[in-house]
Amino acid sequence: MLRGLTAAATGRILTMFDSSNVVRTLVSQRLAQRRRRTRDDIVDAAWRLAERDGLASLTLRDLAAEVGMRAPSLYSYFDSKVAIYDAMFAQAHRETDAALRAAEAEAHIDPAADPQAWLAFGARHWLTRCQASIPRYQLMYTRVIPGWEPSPDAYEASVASFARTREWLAQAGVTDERDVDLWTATVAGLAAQQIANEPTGRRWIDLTDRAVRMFLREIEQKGTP
Amino acid sequence: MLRGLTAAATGRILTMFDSSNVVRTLVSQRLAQRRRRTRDDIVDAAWRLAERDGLASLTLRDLAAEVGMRAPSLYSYFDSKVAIYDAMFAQAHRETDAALRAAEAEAHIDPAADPQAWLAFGARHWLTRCQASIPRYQLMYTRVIPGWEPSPDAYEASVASFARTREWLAQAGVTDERDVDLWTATVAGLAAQQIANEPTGRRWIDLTDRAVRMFLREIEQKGTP
DNA sequence: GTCTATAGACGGATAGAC
DNA sequence: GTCTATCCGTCTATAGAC
Repeated sequence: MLRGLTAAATGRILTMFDSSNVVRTLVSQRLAQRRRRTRDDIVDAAWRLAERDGLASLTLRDLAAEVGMRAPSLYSYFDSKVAIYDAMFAQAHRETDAALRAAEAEAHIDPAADPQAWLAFGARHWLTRCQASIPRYQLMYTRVIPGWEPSPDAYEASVASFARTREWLAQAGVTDERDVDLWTATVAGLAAQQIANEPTGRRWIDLTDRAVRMFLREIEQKGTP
Repeated sequence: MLRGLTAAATGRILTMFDSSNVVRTLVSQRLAQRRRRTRDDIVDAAWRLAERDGLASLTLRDLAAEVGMRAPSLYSYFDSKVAIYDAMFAQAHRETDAALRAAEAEAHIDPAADPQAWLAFGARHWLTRCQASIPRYQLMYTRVIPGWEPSPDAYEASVASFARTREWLAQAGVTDERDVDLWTATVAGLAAQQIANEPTGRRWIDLTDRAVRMFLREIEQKGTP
């Protein structure tokens, strides 16, 4: 009820608006927003559980409990379990993209003047983030869930994020398709080794500067043997 | 029964040997060998199923059917399901090690004279092998099975195999601990990207020569910026 | 060693009341 | 939208006959 009005006055106002569909619209916007928030809560809870038990051990019962629901209620928000993996995948790509851009804006590095610093900063940021959540790393960049592939919609998020990585590399002068592939392999290799052999250490992450220097030297001297 | 002898004669001979425990020993050796072969058959069947359905989808029922048994019979050969993963892990490391050594012996490359060719050959061999069996790659080098870690015994197989990789690198003049880490990351990165993005293609594997050149240049010019 | 039978648990998903 | 109840399938592992 609207504050400071009698019920009758409130009724007249609502009717007035209602006749022009304003109330209906406002209410449905509120509901849609609430729904979106609950979906986000569920996805966040799913990440907490994946962190705790592993990505493949996620169950709808546990997930529902984590958000104070029962398992069947999740079907009001997601069509199936894989739809939840899908939402996790898309959200992770969007957030990783945003986090990298935010960090770079704060770092104040001129990519043209110091590509080494630019690339090393980005690589270290990405690697640290991979290590901070191994389930996230697995879902985004490996194929852990048997049979699952991102839906077209979720896949689009990863494509968009990767397009930004390419722009980001271009600022450091890396534009050639094959050079981009070599870059992704180099950085992915550090992540893979760090996570597989020493999930909580820094042994491979600490090789970032060397790896970046190695990479830049290679793309400068591409022709020479 | 021994061929060409009467039952009585056979009995006398067996008794003669038996009194010196020879028969008992021979029989138990045969049984042990048979047991070992069945174990190997089970592990081979497990790999076939992992290839078909994914590593995590392996079930004892399917596995037993694949070797013409029922699920409970597998417990005569392995204590549990994870013991089977363990045997797969150990076998994969032993075979990968042996395959690499065999291939190099045939390639007739002098590591001291041409480290580039030596390293590129080994890398390409390893990468091709990773791609040939993605479940094998996952079990050996990533952490796919939630909660599972190789037993000390299985782990030893991977340590032995890696020790050989180090000797192999040393032949090309790569001995520094950090250089070895950089090498494993570089090659692992090609595998990770190839398998994640293009499981049946050659886009990253075809970067092997560039990656090796890049790596060798880096370890030669370590000091210089 | 292999089998049948089954324990015992857990999973995703659905039906239908409220 | 949320719930209870439940279906129906899955799995690993064990008991005990043969």
